[in-house]
Amino acid sequence: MKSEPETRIVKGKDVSFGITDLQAMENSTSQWDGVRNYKARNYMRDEMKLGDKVLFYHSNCKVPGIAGIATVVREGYPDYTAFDPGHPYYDPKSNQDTPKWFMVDIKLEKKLDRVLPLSELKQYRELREMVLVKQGRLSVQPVRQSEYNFIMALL
DNA sequence: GCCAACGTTGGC
DNA sequence: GCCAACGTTGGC
Repeated sequence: MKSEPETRIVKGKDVSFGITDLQAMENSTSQWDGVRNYKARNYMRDEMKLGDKVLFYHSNCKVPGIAGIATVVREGYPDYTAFDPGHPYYDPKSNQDTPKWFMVDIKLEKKLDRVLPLSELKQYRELREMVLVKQGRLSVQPVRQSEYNFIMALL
């Protein structure tokens, strides 16, 4: 899951969020609101299950890379920020009866001692097929078990 | 339903 | 700030 720790201005409001922000939340837990992409939504709504591990990624910043490990602590439910006209993530096409956007809650498990940079991840043959490396542009994306294991072994 | 125009993402 | 890759919109 990608977060943007440095720069994220939506409708004039700073909605940036990084691993230290997650750490500062009660129980190191946060809802993952604001995702407005169908593929990313489908993963959160349909695929992500309680206890699933999450690679917490820092994007669009000085050193893009994996910053920590988190866990899914609540499965997909409607992203209510889309219902609020005053909210930066407001979407008039979504409402209580037929919610268009979904989110999960995640809890920080471990903040890495150093960010594992994308530039390094790109160098490993074992990660050649990783969505992050191949496609990049998708804010919530699946990680293969083998890729996850490989990355864990790097830490 | 096609596809051109436009908007966004995100590494560099 | 640039720009390539990807996503969305809307006229036809």
